Amino acid sequence: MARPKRQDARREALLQAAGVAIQRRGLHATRVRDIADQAGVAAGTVTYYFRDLDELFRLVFAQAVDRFCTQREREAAAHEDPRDQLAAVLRHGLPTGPDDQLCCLLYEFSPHARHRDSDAQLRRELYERQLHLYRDVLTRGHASGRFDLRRPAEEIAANLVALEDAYGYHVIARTFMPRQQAEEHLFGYAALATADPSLAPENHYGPG
Amino acid sequence: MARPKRQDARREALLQAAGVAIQRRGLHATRVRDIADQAGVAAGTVTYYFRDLDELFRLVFAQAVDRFCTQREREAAAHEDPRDQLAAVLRHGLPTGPDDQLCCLLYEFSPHARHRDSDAQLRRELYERQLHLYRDVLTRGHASGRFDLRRPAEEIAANLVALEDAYGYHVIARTFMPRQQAEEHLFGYAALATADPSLAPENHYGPG
Amino acid sequence: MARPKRQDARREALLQAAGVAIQRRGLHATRVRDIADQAGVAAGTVTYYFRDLDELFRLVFAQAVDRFCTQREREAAAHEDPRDQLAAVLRHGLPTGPDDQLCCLLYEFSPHARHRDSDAQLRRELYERQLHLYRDVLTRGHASGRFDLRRPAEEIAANLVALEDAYGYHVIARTFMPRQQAEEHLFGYAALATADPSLAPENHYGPG
Amino acid sequence: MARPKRQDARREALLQAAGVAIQRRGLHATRVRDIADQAGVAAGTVTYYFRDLDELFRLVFAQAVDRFCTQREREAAAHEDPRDQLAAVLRHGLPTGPDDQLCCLLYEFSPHARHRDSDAQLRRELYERQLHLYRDVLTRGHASGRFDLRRPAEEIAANLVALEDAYGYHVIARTFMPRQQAEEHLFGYAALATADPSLAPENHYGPG
DNA sequence: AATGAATGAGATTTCATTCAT
DNA sequence: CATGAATGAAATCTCATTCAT
Repeated sequence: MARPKRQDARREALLQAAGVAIQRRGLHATRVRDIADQAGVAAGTVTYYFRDLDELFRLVFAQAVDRFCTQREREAAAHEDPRDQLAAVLRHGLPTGPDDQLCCLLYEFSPHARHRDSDAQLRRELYERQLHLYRDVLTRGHASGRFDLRRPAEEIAANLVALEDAYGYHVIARTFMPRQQAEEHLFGYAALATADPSLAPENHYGPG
Repeated sequence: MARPKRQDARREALLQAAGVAIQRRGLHATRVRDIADQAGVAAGTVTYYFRDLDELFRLVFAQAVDRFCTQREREAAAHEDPRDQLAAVLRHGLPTGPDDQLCCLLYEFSPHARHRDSDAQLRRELYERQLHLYRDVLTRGHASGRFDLRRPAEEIAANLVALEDAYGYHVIARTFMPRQQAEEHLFGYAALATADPSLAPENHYGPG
Repeated sequence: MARPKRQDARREALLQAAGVAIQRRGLHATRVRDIADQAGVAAGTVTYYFRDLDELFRLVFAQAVDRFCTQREREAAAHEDPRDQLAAVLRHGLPTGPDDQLCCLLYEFSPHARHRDSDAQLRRELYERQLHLYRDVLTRGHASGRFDLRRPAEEIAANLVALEDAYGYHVIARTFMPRQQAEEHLFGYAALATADPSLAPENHYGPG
Repeated sequence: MARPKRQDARREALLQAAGVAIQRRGLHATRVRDIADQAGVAAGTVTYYFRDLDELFRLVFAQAVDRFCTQREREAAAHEDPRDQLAAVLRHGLPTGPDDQLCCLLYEFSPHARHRDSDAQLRRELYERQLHLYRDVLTRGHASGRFDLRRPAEEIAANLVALEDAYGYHVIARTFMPRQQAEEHLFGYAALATADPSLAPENHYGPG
């Protein structure tokens, strides 16, 4: 163990504090000072542990990505029935509300992915792990006869991730869509694509 | 006319220059200097016209939102057949590629909407105008018998906007999804939701 | 004239101020703040003109080298008789006293020449221009029959420069040798090497 | 013995390490960290032993001065014949080359002698011990009839020290004079001043 | 005795903004 | 109207030093 436990704990605490600071102020407005205040240490301590602020941010992002994906993968694994799996994954993909820390973090980093390679890679990892999750559930559901996929599994998975991303943003951004409604829309698409009416009540719809 | 024309022209040019600068460097990294350089004027000139930099950014965002929505509304109006309308709107909602200036701008401002009221309002306007566009097309298509909506028009419209947003980001962010594929996914959903197979070839899909 | 006169004047003033500050505090202890104070401007102004402090220091050194050499070359040119020339050059090569600004500057930069290439080049230029000055005077004095060189002109010139350098340091460093004595030693060597007793009284010397 | 031996040994090691660090990076750029790294200890250990960094530097200088002078005095004492003594002292006064650690150290401290009293005193001690060395050799050589001093012993001694100082710098500073040439110039002067042609071949010299 | 985590003073650097021209 | 020299507030970064272990 090259680095003593105490130092690791402090690093962890700083990353945690940085996460909170970013969620509160926005990534672009978070200063060393904010992180230090949040962690209850001196500003110098932050630069002592992270010579480079960008590196710290990258780690915060990496951790958020991993935590988010792991969480969902675990959630999926907790169910046997593909339909239950799908429902669980759908529900846990959306932020709980405007204060969902993990999700807020992920959105803060999005525009950076256009400008920084390391962020682009992480963003891609986030995307592919989510895609993989959905594709697996759909494929297994189809194989077991539970789902009758009306479009390619790949497309449905991609669409579910996309809807999740977009609605997630709506839930988080103030003045937008409530989580409940976002969830209904997601399940609406899932029902349509898997031809499983138990995911959403099917009717014949007129205008509006 | 309180403000002479020449001054207005200069303001317009600065907004234009700011847009380019933001697209290139990212919103958070754009300095007065960058805008001035891009516009070919002195730094002092920028603050001379825009005492408040935040105001300038807000205007850039507002203009981008309006330009984007107007463009699409015009596009929709250019067609008679609801299906052509829908196809046209879908196609023009996605960025042409990673260099689509207008779309890049819109994404740069997204995380700010969580932190600044004026941005939140603009973001909401952007959302609602797009939503309205789709809902209209769908409703009229349904009324004319062209579409057989399998879910509420409101939901389908919201899902189309959401898919567009998410895929738009993928097209723009480097290392992500090519526009072509994003478009196919979008049409796939549209075909499913409107029960109009002409939008995408319908088959029975197995795993993968 | 790409750069307006006023800006050039300010740059010149800052270089001048930097010279004073360096002489007072020593090169290694001179901060941006000291230069700004000396010039009567804000600290930001110094970095506005000289983004890189090292660059400023290099210019100060370069200017000092050039000024010092030009001064001496002009002095030499003011005389006809080689002996008068030699005497003039010798006298102007030594600092007037511990406050001789130009000389203090040159000594401050000496140790840096071991560590920075640009300083090494300037130091070398300083050396070669002085060497050339002496060699010329000696050669012409010999040719005219005024001097009877007892050692190669090259060696005598090098030795005169070396003595000058070392004694110059003594004159400048506190608690060292008075200028008067340093001058006598220099002339003593010159008399010996040129066999011109008029440069220093020649006797037969016993111990002490 | 108030201070135990082990502690003394550690102090000694740190001074040694500091010397190396200063030679490598230059006095003004040497940080506590560099010394600690060089000595293979923690940074805290350096300040534990030397509460005051300036004090440490002073001791490094003092030690260098003493070591340099003692070395030369021992060298002089190793010979009987005044001419051999003079030759030995001359040879050992010049740095062996650009990496001569002791000499580099002495030069690093030179400009500080203008700004710090303690350094000025050490520099003066260095000067006077060298001066004394030469004066003794010259006086005894003259008394024994070996030398026929053509200038006062005091002046010759001072000039030899001065030449040594200046040429020493040239040898050390990159891009300057090779040691061999410096030595020839020094012997040239010694031969002239002591009228001892065995120190350097005497001829009649024309221009160049 | 020795460490090295943590600090905070002090320096530089960046940059929006002011203002005389 | 437009400039750009000059500013100074605000941020980061460096590093000697402290102190609990």
